[in-house]
Amino acid sequence: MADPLALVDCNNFYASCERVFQPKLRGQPIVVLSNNDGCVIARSNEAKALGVEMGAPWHLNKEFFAKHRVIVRSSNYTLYGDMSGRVMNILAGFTPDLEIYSIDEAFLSLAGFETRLERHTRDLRATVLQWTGIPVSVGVAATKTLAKVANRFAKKSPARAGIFVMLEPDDVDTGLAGLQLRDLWGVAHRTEARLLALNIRTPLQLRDADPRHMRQHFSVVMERMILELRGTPCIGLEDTTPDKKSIIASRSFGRAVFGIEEMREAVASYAARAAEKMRRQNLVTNHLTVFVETNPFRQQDQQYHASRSIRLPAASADTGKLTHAALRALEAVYKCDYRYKKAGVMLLDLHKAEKAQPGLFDNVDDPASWARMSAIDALNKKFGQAVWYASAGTRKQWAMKREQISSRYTTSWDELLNV
DNA sequence: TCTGGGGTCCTAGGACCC
DNA sequence: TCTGGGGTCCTAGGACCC
Repeated sequence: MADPLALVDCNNFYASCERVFQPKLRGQPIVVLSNNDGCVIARSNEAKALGVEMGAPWHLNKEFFAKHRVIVRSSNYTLYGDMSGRVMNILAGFTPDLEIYSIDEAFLSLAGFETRLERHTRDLRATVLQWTGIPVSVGVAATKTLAKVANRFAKKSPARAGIFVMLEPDDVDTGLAGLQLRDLWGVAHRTEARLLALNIRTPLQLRDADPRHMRQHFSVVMERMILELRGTPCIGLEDTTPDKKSIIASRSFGRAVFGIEEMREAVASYAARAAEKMRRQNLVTNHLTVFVETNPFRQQDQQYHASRSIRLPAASADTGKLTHAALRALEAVYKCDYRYKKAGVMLLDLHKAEKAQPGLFDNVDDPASWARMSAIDALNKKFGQAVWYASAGTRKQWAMKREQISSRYTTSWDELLNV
């Protein structure tokens, strides 16, 4: 029997946070809006009862909200981050193994608490509520996927008072029988449609499908999901937070943006924000991508989305260097005549600063090296990856590649680089 | 010059999650 | 005119290496 695992989830987290600081909002319908007050990203139970959908655009619902006296809040992520930290600290006191899964969810190993699961989770729930004012739901099961199911039932059925220990086979069956496919963790509408096409219509049918066979149809992810539904843990508890593999700074513009100057300002500030985040985590990057997008909701507009990657000659976390690179990437990707709605900077290939390998060029500020990077990009397009290997390799490899490429193509290297 | 297996690394895109 | 931001994992196919 697998160790019991709890998923603790804060109810309507952002809305609950707002309530903590304004108790008079209790019992009122509340929604919290995204950046730019664009759409709904959190709803209190009362707002859900009114039929307010997740992601509902504010501008289409203003009148409805006014009519039903829905209280509307702009989001305050600093506040939510702080409240999240408090909740997680309390949870850490109830288990030796805690995985913080998101701002409002955590998985807890309850190994060793088997004989008093009900009492332990009741204490946990009461303590979080008393010390922070945030109500949570607790689902206990043998695997993460089943804990998600249990949590959902804890939340939806008032009789359970926010807690569902779903370890008995009959309870698992009952739990799964009450769900639709898309209620499962990892099934959204595309996967649901493909499952239906295979005549798999319910979570129970999915659980009883052959995992190997389903892997052929989907991928290893589906195989794992089925095993997890059967109570075999395939997704482990991550008790240490792994380093980020990518960092994104992006924003939708409140209105369409046309000019390159405005875009340059935006992209420069995203690059600076991303670099700051990265330094805070003691990471450096080798690889930066800039993307721009038009507004997909405006069907009448010509659509355009494009991205441009730049491989840095040396790993860096320097705002100036990253901004420089981002602006160069923007120039490559920016076209006039579009109504831009969103842009962003992504940093990839992150690794610990102390492990950063010196790159091919020692002095990144040397204008010649930037010019050469441009040339490398052009070569990449022309000759494919050989040049990437050259640009990422050591001086010696670089020299070798240079020879190879030069001999393969009649143009001289200096001519190609044009510097 | 041809043949070829096994492995790695890249990009692009899809799908999902909170 | 107004529809979020930040992530992860997987696959397929191309190109390259030994």
